[in-house]
Amino acid sequence: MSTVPIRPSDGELAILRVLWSRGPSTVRDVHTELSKDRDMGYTTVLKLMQIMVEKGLVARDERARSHTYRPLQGEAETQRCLLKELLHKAFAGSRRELVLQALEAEPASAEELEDIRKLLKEVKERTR
Amino acid sequence: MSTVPIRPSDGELAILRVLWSRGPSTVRDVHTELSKDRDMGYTTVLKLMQIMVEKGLVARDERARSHTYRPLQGEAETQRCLLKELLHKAFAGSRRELVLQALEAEPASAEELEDIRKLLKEVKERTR
DNA sequence: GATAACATACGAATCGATTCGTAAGTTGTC
DNA sequence: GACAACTTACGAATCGATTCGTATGTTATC
Repeated sequence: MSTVPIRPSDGELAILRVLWSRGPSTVRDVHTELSKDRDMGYTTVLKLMQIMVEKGLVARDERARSHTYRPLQGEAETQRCLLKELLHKAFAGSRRELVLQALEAEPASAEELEDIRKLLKEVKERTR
Repeated sequence: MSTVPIRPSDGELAILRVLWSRGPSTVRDVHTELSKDRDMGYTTVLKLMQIMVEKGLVARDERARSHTYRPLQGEAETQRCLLKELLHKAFAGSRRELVLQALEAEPASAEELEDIRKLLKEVKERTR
């Protein structure tokens, strides 16, 4: 992916998450999936996905009657994009502060902390 | 603070950050500060701060002709609120993933990683 | 082939955030 | 006290995101 990732809106992100987990999907697939949580109309999802095509967030395969959509940017890439934005808007770029508040946002279990410790160790070794 | 923190919009967050760092300030103070980065009119900032009073994000002291505003919720509290939202919207609640992408969003220096390691250790001991 | 089910296209309403012009009142200075 | 500078109040325009109704076309079934 050579281009800078596009920041998706909330609704777009919800759709992307379905596409990332399900793989290429139709509007119906996505609508069915999203209906479990939210309560939105079919054409609402359709419209949003059409806009996402225009923005370059997803690609559409029109060969079948029911078009299938696939994400054009990866999950990790998008997460980094959103996180970076929050990092600068709310944490003045301090990742230490960000991690601290992440850990304190909700109580962390011992296992979770241990997991993150290992992660940190890996990143550290990779950086070296 | 007994109430649930209110999620500020981007513009509101920018103003809050000035109030957190400067302490109680007038619209002029905030506008002067924000003008360093963005380019927004005085009444724009005024209006936004008036809205923030309505929302309960800040309190206004009207004793002087130039009203002074002070934040009603803390920085860390607000950061946690925003982070929690992103955690669930983009990371399916996985803090491990969030921390990972935070570290990979921009290259981290060795000192920064070490800082975060210490932080993690502290949190771990506190949890115990 | 009529009908029901289902698909896309598209225009329009709504909503919150943001921006700013203008009015009106206050203060300070000459 | 007149004028300039500054302040708040307020209405309205704009913008992007979201929502959905309606039109129109396609497919499947009887």
